[in-house]
Amino acid sequence: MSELLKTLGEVTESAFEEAGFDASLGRITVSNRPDLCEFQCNGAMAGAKKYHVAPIEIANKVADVLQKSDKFSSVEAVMPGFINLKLSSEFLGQYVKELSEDENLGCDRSEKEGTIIIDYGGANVAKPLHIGHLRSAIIGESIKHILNYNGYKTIGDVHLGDWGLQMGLIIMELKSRQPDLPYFDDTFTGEYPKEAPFTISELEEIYPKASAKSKEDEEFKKSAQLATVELQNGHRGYTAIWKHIIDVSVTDLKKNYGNLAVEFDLWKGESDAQPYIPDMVQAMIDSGIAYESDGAIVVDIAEETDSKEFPPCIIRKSDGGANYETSDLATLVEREKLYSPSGYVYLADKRQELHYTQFFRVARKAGIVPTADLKFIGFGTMNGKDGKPFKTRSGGVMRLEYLLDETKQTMLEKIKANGTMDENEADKTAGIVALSALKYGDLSNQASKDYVFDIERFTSSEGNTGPYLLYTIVRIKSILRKYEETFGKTDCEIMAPSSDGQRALMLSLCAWPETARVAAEDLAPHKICSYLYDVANSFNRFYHDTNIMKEEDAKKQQSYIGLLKLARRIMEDGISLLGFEAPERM
RNA sequence: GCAGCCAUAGUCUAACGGAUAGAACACAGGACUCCGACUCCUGCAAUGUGGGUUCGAUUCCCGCUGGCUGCACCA
Repeated sequence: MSELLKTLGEVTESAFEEAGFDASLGRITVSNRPDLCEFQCNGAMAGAKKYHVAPIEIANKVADVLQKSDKFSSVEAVMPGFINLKLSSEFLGQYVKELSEDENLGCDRSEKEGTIIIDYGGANVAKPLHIGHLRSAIIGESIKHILNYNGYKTIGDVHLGDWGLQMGLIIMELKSRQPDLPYFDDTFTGEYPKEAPFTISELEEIYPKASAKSKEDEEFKKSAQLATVELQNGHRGYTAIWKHIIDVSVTDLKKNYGNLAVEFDLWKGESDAQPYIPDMVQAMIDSGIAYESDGAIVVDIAEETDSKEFPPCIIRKSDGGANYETSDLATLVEREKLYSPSGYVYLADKRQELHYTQFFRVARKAGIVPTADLKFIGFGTMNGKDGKPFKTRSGGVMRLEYLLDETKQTMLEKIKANGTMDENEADKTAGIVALSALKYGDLSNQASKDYVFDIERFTSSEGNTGPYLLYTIVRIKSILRKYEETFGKTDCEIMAPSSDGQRALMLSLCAWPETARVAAEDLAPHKICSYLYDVANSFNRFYHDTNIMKEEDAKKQQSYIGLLKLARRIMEDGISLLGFEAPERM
């Protein structure tokens, strides 16, 4: 089935044509004056200039044609040239009925060509996830779900920071603590232990110590740099330690991302790109786009249309090493080779925009990514109530797990305060609801904007929040459950609306296919959020003035139930695109 | 210094160039006491500033003010 706006658009477009005007003027939109109409068409005003006719004349002519359509109960041409439309109840009821019978809820979920790689982790091994990783994970995961829902194949890659000086630092710190380990014995030729010589908490403690030490102790820093080079050259013992570090870290990261309901398809890291670097750099030199400058190898990326100067992009440091750009470019080489995707979506803090512009340009210029779409989504900062980047009370960077815990505790207290739930269920529910609070609080804002983390507001079940949506879903589920218990069946058949509230709910529900599609096209989870909020509001209004269980007209009641089922499916699909789910009770 | 991004009720946030700028929180009233209480209704209240383009500008262009950010070998 086709989207409602599209279906209606076809009618208005052919009406424009029939009245002697260009069909493309017939585009219609949901009304922004719901007091006047449900849908509107502004094409008459756009066409006035073209045809040298007053807009109202065009509108009148088109309206005359539209009167004949059985899809509208009211067609009005209004000054200066708006065409105001209301749907006929029969058509609306029929459309909603079809929507509810469609397994895809009216969405085009057919499989699309190509694969999109989403790079949205950015976690570093040996360092705990902190709130800097939160937005990337939440937004990236949602975008992945949204794309999948619309039939796009995706590959989500965590793209670990698993290479570079931090590794040398850890290795050297470990050596100073446990010099007798076989990894540090160059004469050792046997099998290294399977067990890592540290736990995740030790690892998390080792790194900051080593990092601090390197700032004071020049000798230590040098040894770490040397160790890094040795590791990169394949030092046997160091490689073994490095693998332990990865294993221990990844296990922990998976757990933490899991708590956020974030799952990656690939756990690749910067290290995976290393083998591609020499050939890649050489190819760019050979083709003439890369040249030497101050000892480094650079590529010019300035374009004529630039309003500012772009310095050349360094693809090999003067010491021969790799930098951020090198590593990201080599990663693209690998991804092209292994997956040949049709598009890339990178999520990172918007402050990194320049970097992405640079390396995208090099990737194009060097032909590393000849055609695939390269997109960067820069997100804003999550701030504290003071408007500055969110910190712990002591001023440090907040670990992600603490943030989650804190949100869950807040939720748990609320549940206990008004609930009859036992300890176990309360705890479980608090976890589910807390996640919705956190994610919805983030996703309901446009990604590029900063937002304030306000735990009280996010966990409130009033207002535009995750818990409010969940509450609404729970309420729908409860009615459906009750209905089934009472009548022992859930047969239903949706009919034309019999009240304004019902009608409004139906109109909200009709917009789902379009919303889902646009959210994917714009990579914009916040559009799903505002849509769901609108549906929840419509439902609650309907709920308030319609007592569903006490309805005496069985046909009407069945129609209500059908509508509830549809609302529930749409809302559950919707929140799953945001990356959370609804509990059975709250 | 150069460049980019942002600016909407007290707070937070939305709006392909379209009508009276839409919500939320808070605040002031009121309804329901129910199918699950956190629901519903009414009210108050906003486009930083000065120009321009347009029949029409929160939206596009230019200036100003204010805030944030980035400017080659760190990721």
